[in-house]
Parts: sequence; structure tokens; C-alpha cells
Amino acid sequence: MFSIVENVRSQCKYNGWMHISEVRERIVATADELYNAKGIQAVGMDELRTAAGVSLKKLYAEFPSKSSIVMAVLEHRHKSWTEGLDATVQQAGAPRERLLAIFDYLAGWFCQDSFRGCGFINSFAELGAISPDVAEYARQHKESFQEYVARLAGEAGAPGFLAPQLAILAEGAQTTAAIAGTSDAAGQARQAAEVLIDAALTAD
Amino acid sequence: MFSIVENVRSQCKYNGWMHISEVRERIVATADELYNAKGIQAVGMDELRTAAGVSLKKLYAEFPSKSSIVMAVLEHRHKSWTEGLDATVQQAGAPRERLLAIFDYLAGWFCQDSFRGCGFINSFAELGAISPDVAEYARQHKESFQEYVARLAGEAGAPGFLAPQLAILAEGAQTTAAIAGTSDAAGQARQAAEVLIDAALTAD
DNA sequence: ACAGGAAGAGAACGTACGTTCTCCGTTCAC
DNA sequence: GTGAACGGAGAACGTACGTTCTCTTCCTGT
Repeated sequence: MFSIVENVRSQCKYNGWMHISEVRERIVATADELYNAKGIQAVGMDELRTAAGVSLKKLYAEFPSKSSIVMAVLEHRHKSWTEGLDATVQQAGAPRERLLAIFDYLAGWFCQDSFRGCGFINSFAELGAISPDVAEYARQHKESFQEYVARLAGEAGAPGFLAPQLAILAEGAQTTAAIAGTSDAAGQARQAAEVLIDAALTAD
Repeated sequence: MFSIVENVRSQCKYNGWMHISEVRERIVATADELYNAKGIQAVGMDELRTAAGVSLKKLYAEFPSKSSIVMAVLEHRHKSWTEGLDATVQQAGAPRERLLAIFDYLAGWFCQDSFRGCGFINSFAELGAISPDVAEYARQHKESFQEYVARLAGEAGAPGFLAPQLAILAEGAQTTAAIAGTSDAAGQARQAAEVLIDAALTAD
């Protein structure tokens, strides 16, 4: 299922003036924005077509169905979220600061006008019950985040129970910030994370 | 907007064999289950009508539109969630245990087969962008939870920063448990809450 | 008994949307 | 220059769904 994008991307060739993968990426980026802003089910193929500046024929030449676009958007979200988070984490120095950098990344994200909550939580809420693929992708994304935090926590020398605690804080900050419409939760979660990290490090 | 239910409820009268409010409550309870299990947009009025054993005419006699049913379901969810939480909290003794009882309530909830995440987070994700009423109701629900935790934290003598931290933990546990499909997050959040509570109480 | 009205079942209507098809203009190879 | 392939615009099709309408049945009050 997730290999479709790579298969098609490997068949890229010139079609006169634009690389096929660029059309795909423009469609996916546009769909990501629209789905984030209005919800997946609220955005029709015609609206996406207009916003992306692509003909319906090209849309369906690139993707066999709307659900395949949704899955491509989830891949896109996972990639940009993971890369953005890691970039912020890498800028921090000591292992303890790298754990806290997670919440700095959240703070910057929450302040963006386009922030409307975690796209995986949202897509899971909207489609998880009727689309096993969406539910499974959301689960994998969250699992990979858990593993990422666990790696950072391990590098800080923390016991195993710390990482799930910090991950839960991060998840809670995302939903709290989205629904409340403020970015306060990032700072509150960061302060809680400091307490949990210090307690875990001294207990070890 | 939120007073519609009360207005109609006050006009209750006998219609031969069943109180009108009982029909309303059956519709709302059925809608709550279906919306929770499959998502709001995935459940049509006909499916709701069949599941509730009510004619379409009666459905539209009780509610002017689907969106009014959604709002009634949100009121119903808020009431049962708040009452269930408070019942668990009241069973605990000391103020510190009452704060931790929040996570015991979550643990019991997560273990239910019907658990599919917080209904307010889900409805916000699904409809918040296109329905200001839904977004606002979700915000109010989360705000009331924040105030509830703040009251419990105040009774425990904790400083003001503790309550938002515990609320974020609770929110994160809900989404983590929903997407992961396990109930582990409740215990992990509870242990984190213990650390945060003790740190806040000794720092005070 | 009979007129009148309430209520159920489901047909009907309008709309939205995912997907496919058709038509027409453009381009490119020869 | 000409024909054939390609691509864009949007019409068309089938389906689903929210909402309303119609018909029939059954109960009620006198």
C-alpha cells in the first residue's frame, strides 16, 4: 500500500515541461493544506483539482482514487513532521536539552496560523473507524514518534518509563493547543517534561 | 444554541405511551454510540433511524436537522463523561488520590471495547473546521475539564501550574490509547502524574 | 359507526461528490 | 501539411445522503 508512491515515482519521465513527480508533489502538498484546513471529507476532488491547478484527468492519472491521495498525504505529513522535529532536536546540545527541544518544536508549530491539531489524530478521528489503512498509518506514525523519544531518552541515560511519559505530554499538548486555540500547552508541557526528566534521571 | 434541548424538553407531554423526552434520549443515546463507533459523517439519518427504532417523521419532529442531533450528542457526552469522572473521583479519599483518580477513570474507559478516543477530540477533528458550533462546544468541554482539574489541584494545595500539566497528561493518554489501541497510556500517565503532583506539592 | 387526525413506512427530491467520459484544441512526428 | 496522440475543461453518471412528501393505517372522540 505504502509502496505505491515509490513505484510511480520511479517511473518518472519528462512530459514536456514538468517532471511527473513534481505534479504529484504539488497535488499532495495542496491536498495536505486543504485537508488540514477543512478536514478530509469536506474537501472534494474538484476543489483539490482547482487549488492544485491540475486537470481531473491528470489527477486520476497520478492517483487511482481519493483514498490513495489521503495515504500519500499521510506519508507527506509523516516525512515533514519527522524532519522538522529532528531538525529542531539536532540544534540542541546536551541529551536533556534534546528531549526538551521536542516541546520547542511543538511551540513553534502551535503558533502557525495553519495549525489545527495533529494531522494523524485528526485523520484517525475522521476516517480511522471506516478506513483500516488510515488507522494503521496513524498508529505507525505514533509508534515511530514513541521510538524516537525512546532513543533520545536512552541517549540521556533515562530509564525506560520516561519516554512514554514525554510522548503522552506531547500528544496532550497537541490536542489541547488545537482545541483551545492557544499555544500555552507547549510551555506547560515543557515544564512538566523538565520535572519528569529530572525525576527519572535522579531515580536511575 | 445549547438551550434548544432544554426548551424542547420543557414542552414534554404524553403522546399515548411514551414520554417525548424518552424518545429524544433514545435517539441521542443511539446517535452517540453510532457516531462514536463509525464517525459522525459516516452515519446517515437512515441508519440512525433504523438503529433507534424511530420513524423519520419522529426523528425530524424531535430534531430539526442532523447538526442539532450532533449538538445534543455532544451535550450527552459531556454530561456522562463529567458524571462518570466525578463519581470515580468522589470514591477517592485524600486530595492527592482524587487527582490520581482521574487516571483511574481513564484506565477503566480505555478498556471498554467501545472506546475509540475522546468524542470531543474526534468531533472537533471531524467537524471543527466547518462547524463553529462543534468547535466551540469541544472548546467549552475541555475548558470545563481544565477547571475541574484546577479545583481538585487547589483542594490538594498545589500551585496553579499543576492542573494544566495534569490535564495535558490526560488528553495525551486519551489520544495515545485510542490510536495505539491499548490501555497502557493510562498507567503511564498516572505514574507521570504522581511525579508532577509530588514535585508541585514539595515545591510549594 | 364515522369523521378526523396522528403516526409509520418508505418514496421522492435536491444536492454533493467520486469517478469516468466526451469533446475540442494543441502539439509533434513525418 | 497532415494525422495522430495528448491534455484540458467540464459534462455526465451513479451513488449516497439530508430532508420533505405521500399514502396508508390505525386510533380517538363523539
